[in-house]
This record gives sequence, C-alpha cells and structure tokens, in this order.
Amino acid sequence: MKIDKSLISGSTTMLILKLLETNDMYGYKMIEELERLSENVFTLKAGTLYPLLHNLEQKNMIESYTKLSENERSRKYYKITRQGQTFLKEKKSEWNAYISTVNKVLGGFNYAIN
Amino acid sequence: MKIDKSLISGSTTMLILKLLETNDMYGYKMIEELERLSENVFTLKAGTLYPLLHNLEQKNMIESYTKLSENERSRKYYKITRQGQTFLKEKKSEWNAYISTVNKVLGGFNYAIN
DNA sequence: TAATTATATATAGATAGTCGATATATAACT
DNA sequence: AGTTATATATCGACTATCTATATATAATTA
Repeated sequence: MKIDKSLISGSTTMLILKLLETNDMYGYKMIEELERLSENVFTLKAGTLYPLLHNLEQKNMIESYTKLSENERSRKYYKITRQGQTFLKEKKSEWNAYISTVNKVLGGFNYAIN
Repeated sequence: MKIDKSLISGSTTMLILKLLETNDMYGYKMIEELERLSENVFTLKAGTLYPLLHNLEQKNMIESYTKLSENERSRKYYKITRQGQTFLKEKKSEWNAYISTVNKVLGGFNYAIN
C-alpha cells in the first residue's frame, strides 16, 4: 500500500535513531534496513537522510566515525549517543501518545451540538 | 503530554474530514471539537485550518454554505462530499498501514549484519 | 458607555521535513 | 570499456504547519 508521504513526516528521526539503538550503521545501510524492516513501505531518500544525519550529529544525538577496510571503501558509521537514546525514548512516548489520540478522534463518537 | 508538531503533520486533513463525517461544522467549532476530542493534545491553529478548508473545498472534498440566525452572526458551515467520504476512507487505511509499519520497525528486532 | 475579551474568518511570511535532481567517487559486473 | 550498484553530499522545490496580523461582531467587564 502506498502511503501519503506527509503522514510519515516527523517519524523519520525516530526510526533512524531506533536503527542505531541496535547497531552502529552507515547511511546507505539505513535506507536499505528501513526498507527491509518496513517491508518496502518506507523508502527513505538519500536526499532526506544525509542532511538529517548531519543535523542529528550537530545536535549530539549521534556521532560518526569512518571505518576502512583493505578491499572495501571507507564508510561513515553513525553511533547513537547517550543524549540520542534519551531523545529516542521521548520520541517513542510522543509517538504512542500521538497514535492513541488520533485513534481516539477517529474512533470516538461525536457528541458535538452545533 | 506535549507532542512534537511535526509528528502530527499529514493527519490534520483526515481528522477534519472525520469531524465532518458526523456533523456539518464551521471552522472555529472544528478547532474546539478537535481540542475536546483529543483532550487538549491537538490544538489546531486558525492559520492552519482555514487555508486547509479552502483547499479541501477546491478539491471538492467538502462544500460550504452560510447559515444565518437572527441573533447569531453568520457562520460558514462545511459539509463532507461523497468524494470526501471516499478520500477519508482511504486516509484511514493509510493511517492504519502507517502506524502498523512504524510499530513494526520500532518493536522489531534488528537482524542486520553490517 | 467604553474597553476588553471571545467568537469567527482570512491572509502573509516564516520554518521544517521531505523530495527530486544532480554531483562525485569507487566497486562490481558485463 | 561501459554500465550498474554502492556511498555520500548538496541544492532548489514543495507542502504542511506555525506565528503574526487583520477584520468584524457578540458578549462581557470596568
């Protein structure tokens, strides 16, 4: 199912931090992972991800380091910081509050008198 | 709980159409109703709502009519169209797919090998 | 009665998140 | 040798939302 992109707005940061909670990861891999885990629903674009990563690093939510292998090219890995973990926890709480509130409005009966 | 506004992005149209599914309503009342139903979580701003209503009307999702009362001022009521009802149904499906996908990513274990 | 607050609608400019397009570079494949 | 996949980056555009401002009337308060 195709989902209106604007709905996804705002949750990307949370999802990226969630990926990093488990493993350090580089940008390109995040795109693939998000696609895989979401079963092709979230197809994050490079033009969205990289500026977002730079922004999160600037805010000290993540840290980067470059890892080199002999036969591999250098990749820029990101690691979630203590601050980033706290932030993720907050975002998850907000997310839960948000969906329960939307569902309240969607599911609830409207007693309005107008 | 205070929720990051950017998370809410995209669901406003759906929530407005949901309100209109039950009753015809005027703009100002929608703001109040959304605040009441969401228990003060969604505080939609007039500067957001009115352009959104104009946009929905232009797309034939809603229709407006002015209702006058002797001792009351004139209010601009909105009514959901057949097209708007179909659209709302779609938005709800997207919404459900969206939250289940986010939760899949948030809750799931990460088997990634990097 | 005058001033203020609540109701009601509207628009302009700013900001944030995302996208498509484009650029660059290297590894792998044909 | 040329193309495709991998990997990172930036720019300009678009959309949704916000704040601020404007206007007008009804209701309340000083």
